[in-house]
Amino acid sequence: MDISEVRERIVVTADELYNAKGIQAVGMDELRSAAGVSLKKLYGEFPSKSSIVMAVLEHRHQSWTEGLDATVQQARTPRDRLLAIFDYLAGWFCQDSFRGCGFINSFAELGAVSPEVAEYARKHKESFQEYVGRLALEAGAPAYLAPQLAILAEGAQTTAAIAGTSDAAGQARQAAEVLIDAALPAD
Amino acid sequence: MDISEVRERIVVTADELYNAKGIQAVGMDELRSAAGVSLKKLYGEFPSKSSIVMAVLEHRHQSWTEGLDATVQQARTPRDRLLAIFDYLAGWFCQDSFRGCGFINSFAELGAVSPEVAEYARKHKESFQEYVGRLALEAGAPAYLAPQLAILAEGAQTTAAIAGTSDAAGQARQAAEVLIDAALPAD
DNA sequence: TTGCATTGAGAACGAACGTTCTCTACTATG
DNA sequence: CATAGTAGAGAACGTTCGTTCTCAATGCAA
Repeated sequence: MDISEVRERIVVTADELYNAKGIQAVGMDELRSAAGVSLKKLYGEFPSKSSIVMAVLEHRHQSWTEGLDATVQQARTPRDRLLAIFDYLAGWFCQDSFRGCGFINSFAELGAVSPEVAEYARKHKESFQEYVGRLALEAGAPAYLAPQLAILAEGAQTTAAIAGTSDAAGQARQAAEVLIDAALPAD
Repeated sequence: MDISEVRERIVVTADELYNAKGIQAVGMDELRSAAGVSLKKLYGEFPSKSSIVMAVLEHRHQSWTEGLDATVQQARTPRDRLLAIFDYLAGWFCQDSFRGCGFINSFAELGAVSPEVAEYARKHKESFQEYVGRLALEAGAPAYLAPQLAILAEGAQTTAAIAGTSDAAGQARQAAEVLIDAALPAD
């Protein structure tokens, strides 16, 4: 078994557990047994729990960004690509494992106590805002539109997480449609 | 010193500490010394930490709701009352102590592990949605507007918290204006 | 086969936490 | 003044957690 396979299995398992129960609620022993590795191997791959947390955040960022972009690229027009953001959210919210945005959650849990985590969450959200900004630019929208759509997406995530339903995705999508049509030059 | 004074002081202190550092990062001893009470008194007033957490959530709900309504009631027209929600957020985000919505944070921290906390966060958000719904009804808006505005407000909170700026309040307010004007019968 | 390096299982350790207990000092009443 | 009850300070307890250590088992080279 490859070394990087072990790393990946640890990170993927930790991602699932941290998402399901919260980071602080999952001990190293639970992670160890869920990932099927020895404690020695765990600490051979990662020097500490917080380094696993950071690796999980990187993993989350990558898979979330890729999933979003995959959905967005299926849309044909710039306008539809902006709306596709909310289609991606809708699919995400319907998953049983959905428990809210992992970056919002980790920021809430550890942001006040771990500058690394807070900074990574900030960067993730910043990268999302830039992504929306690029899509909006391609749609010929004014600069103020992208932050508005990003805020809608953020709100949909927390609303869906706490309410336990996926309604917020559709509601945010409809709001986005109004905002986009108000911002785009009529054509 | 009145018994209820002690309770209140404990709750207020716990609210501040939990907000600043996260619930799990604040131990009973830190709370005890910050509130200036003995451990015996602490456990005389509350049977456990989780009961303090629930009392803090109730306190947060009440002060947040009252603060919001106070700002909203200063506005004269129904439309301005809807927009006043975002003025309240703007003022809140500028406070040094602002670290995001306490209900989102406590849900992220404990929601997966404590059904009480998850349920209380759900109820708080539900109550906010109903509040927005009443304001929207008074403005003569269609039913779909209120959830849209609520999602904007949620998104502004998490965006402001993670980004560390208060920009999101103004951005959300402008989006709200567009949504309101699109939804309200022209007059 | 013998000896050495590596690995896994889990015991052990130190710290932190929630909670309870002990002991001392003080207060109030007879 | 004497005494019973109360309250505060903090020691103590049991548990959990992150991390390290021990030791036996395994695989491999000579």
